Amino acid sequence: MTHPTTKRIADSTVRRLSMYLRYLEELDGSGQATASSDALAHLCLTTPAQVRKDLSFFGSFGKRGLGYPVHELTVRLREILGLGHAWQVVIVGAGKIGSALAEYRGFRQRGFQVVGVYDKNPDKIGRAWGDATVRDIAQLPADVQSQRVDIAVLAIPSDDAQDVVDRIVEAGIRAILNFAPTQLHVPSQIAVKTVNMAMELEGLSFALTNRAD
Amino acid sequence: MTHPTTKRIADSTVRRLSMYLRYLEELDGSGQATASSDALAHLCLTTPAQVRKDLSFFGSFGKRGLGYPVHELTVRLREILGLGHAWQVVIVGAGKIGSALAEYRGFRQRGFQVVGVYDKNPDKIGRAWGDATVRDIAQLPADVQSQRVDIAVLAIPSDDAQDVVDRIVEAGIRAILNFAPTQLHVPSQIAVKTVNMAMELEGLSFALTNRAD
DNA sequence: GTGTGTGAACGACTTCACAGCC
DNA sequence: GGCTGTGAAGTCGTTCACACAC
Repeated sequence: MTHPTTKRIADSTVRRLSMYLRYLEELDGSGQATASSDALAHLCLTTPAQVRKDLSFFGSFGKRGLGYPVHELTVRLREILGLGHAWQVVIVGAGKIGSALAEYRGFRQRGFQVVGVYDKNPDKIGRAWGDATVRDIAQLPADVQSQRVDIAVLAIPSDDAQDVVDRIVEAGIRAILNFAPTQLHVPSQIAVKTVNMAMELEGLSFALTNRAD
Repeated sequence: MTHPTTKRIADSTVRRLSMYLRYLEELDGSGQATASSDALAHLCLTTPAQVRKDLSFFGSFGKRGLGYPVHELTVRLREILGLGHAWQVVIVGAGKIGSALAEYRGFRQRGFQVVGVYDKNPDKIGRAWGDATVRDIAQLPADVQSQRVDIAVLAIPSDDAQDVVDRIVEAGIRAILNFAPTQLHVPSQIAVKTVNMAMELEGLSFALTNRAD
């Protein structure tokens, strides 16, 4: 497949790869030919050793005494992260958050294509919504039969989330980005990332409360 | 202070505390008097031992043979997380994401009060925006002098982020929730949480690409 | 018997440090 | 001299397992 790795890659490593890619693209755009692990580390707020270890999981890209070839490495990282595919995404929940997401530039820039928007509210179904038309959430399973969907983004209230997830998984979607502040229960082969703003805020609240005075 | 702890609490622990609180509130609402570490673990997708260890950092709340008193524990967790304060929040960036955030229920429910909205775009400055009026981002430092601001939420493009952060920190704000997909550089005593949707999506892309076939 | 609290064992990620190559 | 690649050492968070309390 894409790489010869046998060990499992840590989640934290993947997040950093994504970060490296972001900054390498910037460097590439500004014509930088090479970048050292030290330079990358500074940009990404990590350590040179960490950068080297992360990259070495996937091969030896660097030249000793020189650093990493910027363009070559961006290409390789995109490959590793699977950004060659044009992933097809549906957004479930046509509210404010869903709307903000659909517009989010980062989506398209990285090859994530919104191919459908769903809601359960009859007032919203049928409405135009960006390029798409809001469809009944009940039709999602049927739609997935005729059109490939790789990722579902959940932007709905917590109370509905688990129910929708069950149907999404049943329909064959294997990756979920969850914005509902609830713990989703899914089979182990399904990839789930949860973005929980309440949790982040409470993390800040804790930090402010228990800071070194 | 709030607790007698001397060791540093791991970030992952704080996130779980937040999760426990969420489900304990639910249980409390439905009249449950006690909950075992086992029950909580199932709800929060963790292990009973983890729950007990997390809670034991802050004292012995449970009764052996019985479990934890639900209501008492919610009160205690709110205290630990610092949710007694009415934290005052400003939102920087009056775009779609900022707008979705300002409306987000979780905010108010947990005592986070939006006391200001800022943008640098002259077309947006002065517009009504929910309860507030959008103000010039240049005025934020001055405003912070007359009104306490605990947390700044950044919902602006990456290119502007570091610049705004520098001014925010200068102005005395000590906690930042960052939605720009960039690494913020701040002094170590400032608390920063970054929510990076591109990163999460790329994590899913990686998982789909490198899944066990 | 049931379920907590916790030291000890374990495992996973990070940092160190240095050999090797440019 | 500069910088990568990587085993070894270290650190930190999680899991185990059992004494103890109800």
